[in-house]
Amino acid sequence: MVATPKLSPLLVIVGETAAGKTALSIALAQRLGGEIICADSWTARRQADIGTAKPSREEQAAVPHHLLDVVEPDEDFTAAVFKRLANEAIKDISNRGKLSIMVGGTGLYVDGVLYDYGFLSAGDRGAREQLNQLSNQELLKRIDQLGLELGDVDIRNKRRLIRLIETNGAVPTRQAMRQSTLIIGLKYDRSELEERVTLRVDGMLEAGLKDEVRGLAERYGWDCEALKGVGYAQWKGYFEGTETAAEARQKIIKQTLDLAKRQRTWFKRNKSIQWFNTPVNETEIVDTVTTFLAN
RNA sequence: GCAGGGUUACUCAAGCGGUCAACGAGGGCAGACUGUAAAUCUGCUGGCUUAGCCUUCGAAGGUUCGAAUCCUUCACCCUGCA
Repeated sequence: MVATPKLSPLLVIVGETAAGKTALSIALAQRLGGEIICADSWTARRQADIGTAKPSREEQAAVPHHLLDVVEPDEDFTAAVFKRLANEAIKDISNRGKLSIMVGGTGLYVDGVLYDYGFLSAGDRGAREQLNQLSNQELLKRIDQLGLELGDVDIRNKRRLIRLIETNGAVPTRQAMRQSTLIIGLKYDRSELEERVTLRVDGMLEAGLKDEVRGLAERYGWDCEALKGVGYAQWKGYFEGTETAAEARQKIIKQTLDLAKRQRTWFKRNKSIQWFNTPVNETEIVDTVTTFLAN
């Protein structure tokens, strides 16, 4: 039996939005000679900078970042593509003798890499739009006609029904968690997180979020992918004249907190994550990482 | 002062004698998640020893087999006439 080549070490930093992942990742990368891979479905998009809390120019200059700005505002980007690019980046980084630090709050993207998800066929965009016109009832009928097994699929969730048809009932795969991987999770106290999110949103407003949104809407239209995210979609009413900027702000804060909840729920089930309460004790984390790298 | 309208769970708001622990919305809590994932979807939301029991619909009485729903008085709010 041939010994499997030693997997390059991977440090992963996860946690809810606004938990301080970016700051920590840069500090660690500088101390440990690392490069950052952004496991984030929104910072992957060009021109959406302020609302996605994308690492600043200074931060990007301080430490090499990967998978930032890889698609246009109106282009599709998916977990499967992310997984491929992220694995390439990890390989590239370790070839250069650096430490890969994957940072992000998009649970599916992170897990795709950690568990080597076997993503299924992509599904044609046009066909998908057609299926989307159908009601769940009609989709179920179609599924029945195709002789597909429903299995555990939630029949009230249209997207899942459409995926079932697109993948022709194939079952996706998942492997044991990647070896040589240390996962650090950052967690805030609820009320503190709420304060942080409010401050962050206000910071985005000062930084010109409204103009960023206007620009994207003018260039790509409200249907483009970049304008579907939190911080962007909530402006639609404002630009249509039905809502005030204050209402948009409130909605953004609320949706951000809702997002944080879903992120927490996602990461909660991964028992390998080592949680740290924030604000973090950096020395403590550096010790943890150093111990991990020594083994 | 007289005549009307109102007071429902965290908030807004339905109900108009039994099928009401009470529609719906918001908010809150919890969960699912494999090529849209910042998406999409689900459950719970008076209390408890939770297939059952107990306490709720401004307050106190009353009518009734039975009341959030009807009657009386009181408190507070709104409107019309004075």
